Amino acid sequence: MSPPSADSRLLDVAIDHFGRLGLEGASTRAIARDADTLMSSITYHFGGKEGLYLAAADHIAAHMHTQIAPTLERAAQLCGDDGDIAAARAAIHAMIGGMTMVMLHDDTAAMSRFIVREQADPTEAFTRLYSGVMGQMLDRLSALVARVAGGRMSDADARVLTMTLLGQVLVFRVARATVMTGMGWNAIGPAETATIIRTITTNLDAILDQLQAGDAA
Amino acid sequence: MSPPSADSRLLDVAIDHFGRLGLEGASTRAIARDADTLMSSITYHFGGKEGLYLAAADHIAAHMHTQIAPTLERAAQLCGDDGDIAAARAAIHAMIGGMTMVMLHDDTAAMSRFIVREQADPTEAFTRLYSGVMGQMLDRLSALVARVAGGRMSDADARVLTMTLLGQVLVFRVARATVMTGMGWNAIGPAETATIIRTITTNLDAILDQLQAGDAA
DNA sequence: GTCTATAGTCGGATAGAC
DNA sequence: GTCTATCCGACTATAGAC
Repeated sequence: MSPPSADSRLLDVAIDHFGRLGLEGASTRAIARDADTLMSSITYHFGGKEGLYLAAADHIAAHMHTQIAPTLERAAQLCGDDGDIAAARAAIHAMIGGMTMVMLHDDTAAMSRFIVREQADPTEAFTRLYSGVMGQMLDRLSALVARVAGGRMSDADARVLTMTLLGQVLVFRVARATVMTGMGWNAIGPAETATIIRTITTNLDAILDQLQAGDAA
Repeated sequence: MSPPSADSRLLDVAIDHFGRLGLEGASTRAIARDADTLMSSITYHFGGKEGLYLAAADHIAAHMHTQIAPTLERAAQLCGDDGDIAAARAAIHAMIGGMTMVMLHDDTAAMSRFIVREQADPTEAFTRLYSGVMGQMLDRLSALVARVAGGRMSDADARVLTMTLLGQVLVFRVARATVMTGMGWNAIGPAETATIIRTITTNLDAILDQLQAGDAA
């Protein structure tokens, strides 16, 4: 492994700073300092503050894409098949479970913050994030949900349901302070992770059971 | 109705600016300008930028408290009773439904942004928000969930489950940009609201049904 | 590519007139 | 309580040496 280059360090630090402070709030001086380089190198490598911001968004999209590409691939196959609802349910569980681990893991905290902040008032960076990964995940997941519902559900309903499923996962990243205080936790270790995963899995099964039963009725 | 006083306008504008830009990112000059007053009046009324920030948090907590006090009251009574699980379920539905309307309504967008931002890295303002309202809501809601589970659920499990229920609602505020893009919506009007409420209600029933059935087993 | 120097703008705090 | 004037620090961008 070669040591991280200056522009790679800049991207990592930028995601952290922009995620915490936003585009306007973050300072290129502080970013350059934490990346052990000079402010003017941001101009040189990225053209300026805004260029660095968009590059950070692209970096996040690329990173996430390589992470979930296999899962996405598998989900795509299961949507194409006919009738294998158990496999579709397994794929939903895999995707939601994977996203839960991402939301709980501290390594992805900075990227999550960046993405969440972009939602508040979206810029060009949101477009890149959405078309890069988020949109594909939503499409796949809601297609799987629609398959479990077996045609009794409109596309819009399936997508709204998918949003609520994501919300169950999202809350542990977005409302982290409330979770920690409300649970009396100091950290999210193996025990806490297990409780969360178990709860989400149970909820998911309850919802999918009902969905399937409604189809049979 | 008397016209809003300068410090009242300052609080409203401050919640909006701080919610969008954070404590560091927001500018007292811009806040004062949008509130049709002078920067120095922030110093006079609130002691400075940080004082205004904390006053904004207190204002949010007070506003939310008056909003949900009746619901909280009713929930408290239902927790005290013995055995009336149907009433407990109705109370859960009422609380989640009320929170959904709050999350969807544009009037509360600024307050929601402020609260969500505080979660990213909590300050003293989070303590005030949590002890002011959020903690009470969590306590009530998880007590109701525990009642539906009928003693088969640990307190921690009930609270984690409560978090996921909140997540289903939260996602429509926090990931608003993803929701709008993913659904192809331009606004959240009556039709969209109805779809969301229906989905959340259905999910909630599925989860509570399973919880109750597990108790009976 | 790396680094210094500087221009020009905007930030919060404060003193003091009224 | 309201408003002006000012201080000083931090910011981005840019020109240019090396």
